[in-house]
Amino acid sequence: MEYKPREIEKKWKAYWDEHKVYKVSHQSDRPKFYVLDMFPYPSGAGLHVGHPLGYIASDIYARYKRLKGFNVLHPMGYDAFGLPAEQYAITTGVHPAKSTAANIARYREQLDNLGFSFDWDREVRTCEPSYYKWTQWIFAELFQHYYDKAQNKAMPIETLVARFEKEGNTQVNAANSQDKSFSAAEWQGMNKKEQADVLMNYRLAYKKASYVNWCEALGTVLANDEVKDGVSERGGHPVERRAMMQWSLRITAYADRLLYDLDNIDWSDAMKRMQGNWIGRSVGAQMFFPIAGSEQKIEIFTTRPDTIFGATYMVLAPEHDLVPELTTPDQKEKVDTYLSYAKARSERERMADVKEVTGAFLGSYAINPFTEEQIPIWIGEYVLKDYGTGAIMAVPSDDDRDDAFARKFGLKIIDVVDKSNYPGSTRHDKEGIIINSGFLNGMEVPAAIDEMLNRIESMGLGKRQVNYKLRDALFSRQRYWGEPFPVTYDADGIVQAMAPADLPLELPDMDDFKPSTGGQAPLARATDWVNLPNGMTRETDTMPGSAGSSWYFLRYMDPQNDQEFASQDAVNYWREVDLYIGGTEHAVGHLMYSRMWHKFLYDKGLVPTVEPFKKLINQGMIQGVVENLYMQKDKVNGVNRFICASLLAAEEAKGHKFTKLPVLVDYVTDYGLPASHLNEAGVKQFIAWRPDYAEAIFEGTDAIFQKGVVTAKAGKTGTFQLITQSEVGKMSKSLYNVINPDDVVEQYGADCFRMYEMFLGPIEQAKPWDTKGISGVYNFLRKFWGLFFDKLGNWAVSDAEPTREEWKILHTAIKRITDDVERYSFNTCVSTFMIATNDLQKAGCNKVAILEELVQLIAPFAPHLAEELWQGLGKSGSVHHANFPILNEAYLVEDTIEYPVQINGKLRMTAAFAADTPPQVLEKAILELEAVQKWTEGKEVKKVIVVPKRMINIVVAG
RNA sequence: GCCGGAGUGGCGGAAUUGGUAGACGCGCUGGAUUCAAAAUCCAGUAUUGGCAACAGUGUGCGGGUUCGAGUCCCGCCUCCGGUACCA
Repeated sequence: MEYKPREIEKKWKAYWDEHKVYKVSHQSDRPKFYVLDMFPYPSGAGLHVGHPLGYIASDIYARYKRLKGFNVLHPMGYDAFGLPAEQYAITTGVHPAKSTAANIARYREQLDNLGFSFDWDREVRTCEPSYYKWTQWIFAELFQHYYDKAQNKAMPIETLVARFEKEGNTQVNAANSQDKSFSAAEWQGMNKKEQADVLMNYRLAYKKASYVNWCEALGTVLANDEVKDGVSERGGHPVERRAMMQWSLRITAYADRLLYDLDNIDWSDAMKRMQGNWIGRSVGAQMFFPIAGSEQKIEIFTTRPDTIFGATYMVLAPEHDLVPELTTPDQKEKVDTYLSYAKARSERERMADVKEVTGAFLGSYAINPFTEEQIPIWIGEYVLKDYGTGAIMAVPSDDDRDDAFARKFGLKIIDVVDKSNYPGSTRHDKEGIIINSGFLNGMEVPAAIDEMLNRIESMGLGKRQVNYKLRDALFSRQRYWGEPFPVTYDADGIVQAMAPADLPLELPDMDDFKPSTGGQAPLARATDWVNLPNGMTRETDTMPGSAGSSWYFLRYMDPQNDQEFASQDAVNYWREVDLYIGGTEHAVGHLMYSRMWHKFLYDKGLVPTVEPFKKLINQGMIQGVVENLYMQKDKVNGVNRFICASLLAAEEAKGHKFTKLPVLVDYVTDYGLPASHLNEAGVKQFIAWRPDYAEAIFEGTDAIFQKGVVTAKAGKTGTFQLITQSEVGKMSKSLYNVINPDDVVEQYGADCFRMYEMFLGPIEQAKPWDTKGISGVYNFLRKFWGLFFDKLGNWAVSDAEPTREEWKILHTAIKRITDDVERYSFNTCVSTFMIATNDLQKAGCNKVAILEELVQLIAPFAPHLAEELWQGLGKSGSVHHANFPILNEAYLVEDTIEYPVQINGKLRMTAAFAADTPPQVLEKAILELEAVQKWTEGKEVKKVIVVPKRMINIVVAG
């Protein structure tokens, strides 16, 4: 019988669905294992061949673990709230819920086509009220908690209120944005609104005025990671800085735990570094500089208190609160000019010229507490409002930017670190000997830092302080398609979280999703929804995309529960994700937020583990070949002109300029090869696709095509072809090089597609897609299939006892597949299957004892094929409920070993010896071989190195 | 700039702790089968010299350690990813 993958796959997919083969429960005696994929955002473009790479790898691993006796949780769902659906709704009027559902249906179809072993009964969609009820619930819990630094955990806000009642806030060690201290009496003297405002500064989910990335075109605030190069990641619209009242999550409270707990999880070094850098912990001093002629002080943060004697001026961020007060009348005009300049500068412009320093003198002076000199106070945009205290002491001799600033504005520079003993040391390195610094003189930098910190603390100028680059996460979006905040406001603006029993707070149905101007979200238009009968109002912002994805891995454990986000039973059984597979793009966003939410739930005793993802694998991107046409920049006689890539050099020599225009790869002949080109038919398709170029000239080397006519060039035969310029790039809709997995599966089957994607290379590595190579894997599968049939195509499996050689082929494969799956090396697994199949075919093996185990072995990789052959072998039930073959090392023992023999480290021959020959005997025997004597003749044998079962090296003199 | 990662045939890649470099597959070349093609099968395929046996050279470049280096160490180059007025 011929191998017909599509028939087999259809049959078994139906069987799996009908018998719920992949259904899993936490009521089990077997050890658990949780394999998770980063769930997709269901975009309108559907999946391309790059997306399933991680899903295939995780599916193989999940199936493998299942066969190994584990109770495997392997779910899938959709990250279904998000901006694209909303923008689509704005342009087309289709409700986001509708387009999202349609996209999900399409994704599901594509996923089903690939034979994954997901337990679909556990599917989650973040946009479903039954799901976001619990997103809202966790948010409300965050709102009801503060972070107690003394106990290092989140605590209920009532605890804090009780302490305020008794002792005010002076003894409270909590993460906060509260800038004033108060006594118990003062607290009791506050009215409700004042108390609420104070508490807001302690809550883990809190509201504050913050400078945000406002995108006018999208009508919303964007998170830092949604802004790339100063423009919005989606759409590329300009983004400006603006102060707005926004919800935030106090992720900074968890900064240290997020940093140090990285040590105990199995993530790549690169990934840990990225998170570490993002958190950006630095230790230094927070201290005050007095202002001359004022009671006010300027608070700064520095990691280099040792250089304080070199602090000759100060710089404040332009947005700093003290700027108006410190501006003297004679400087006001200059300062105002600078402030309006800084405000108008978009983030993008600021980034574009980081080398250029700008600033203005305020006219006031601070006093350096150690030199007691008056130092001028400036403002400059290189000092950021949001980092540290928004003010710095400037030490031009030991900081590059301060140096550039001082030189530009003619400010004093005092050398304070002598680096002459440290050649190659830069200003960045904390090394050298302190000079010109009074009591610090002669000390090494690290010792001086420590000494200075002690002095600052004992003199009451400031204290040791840890600072983080990590900012609290902005959690408000002025969008429709997201989770509504489960809060209400009273007439005074006091916020209250909704009770769990009142959740979910569902999105109101609307048909206009456009943002209103001035930062008002679309929901503001749903007045009936916003204004409650009791006079309270709702929040019109919604949560960002990261909300639903910050805890979805927990919901899979118990997805239908409407009493809890997941039952304690389920959570304590499944605990954490054992293997998480997804792209690097979520390195600092999703993975950081998820870890924080998880730690919060841990603090509340609702999850048993500190970290959510034990092992993380980042799959590499599958790239596509982009095929470009060269189009001349200037039109020729009013029409566009395209040229063959082979003519480019000559044309450019003539002074013509060309741009590259990506072309749909379907039209390209020999796609992906160096000779890839458009032939006449291809050009016609191109014109049909791009009618703008109907009149254009297409100039090949030998012939020219225009308006359907091919004209041979003088002296040429007239074959027309236009060679395309090919480059490896992203696989993307906009580059017209997307390969749809459905097409590949239609032709070769899902099993083949799965194995080929794995065969392409290591899972973590980026690699280009090349459909041509798939034939090798397809041939292998047919060969594998062929082991079970005779030449006439009849089922032919024998009961005969396998030979020792056949057992050895099988068990070699078992060993290698097991080892390779365990270390996630799926590409080498595929080649092992090929080798085993080739060997068995050569041996003419059709013994049931061998083939049966081989089917079990390949089941995780080619699940449909394995089922069909399993059934053919007369087995009942699914092969995926069988066991993984058990290795018998006895079959791997070699009788004789072919030793590679080296002379002075160079391989010269091989020699066979019995495997149990002792090294001493080998040493003698090898020298007696004629072939060896050829090399040792007349020379002194200095030594013979024998590595048992590996190799022999003979060292001879001269 | 800083932090990660990677450079191996025409191509994707293999070599798990230093021990036969190039497994497996694609592509290419030749052959068998066929009226022919597809499909399949067989052989070859790093490079230089040689009919061959064999020998020389070879894992980005330059050094080093070692009986032995793709793998370890030192110094460079290139590419990819992350990040950046972070005080």
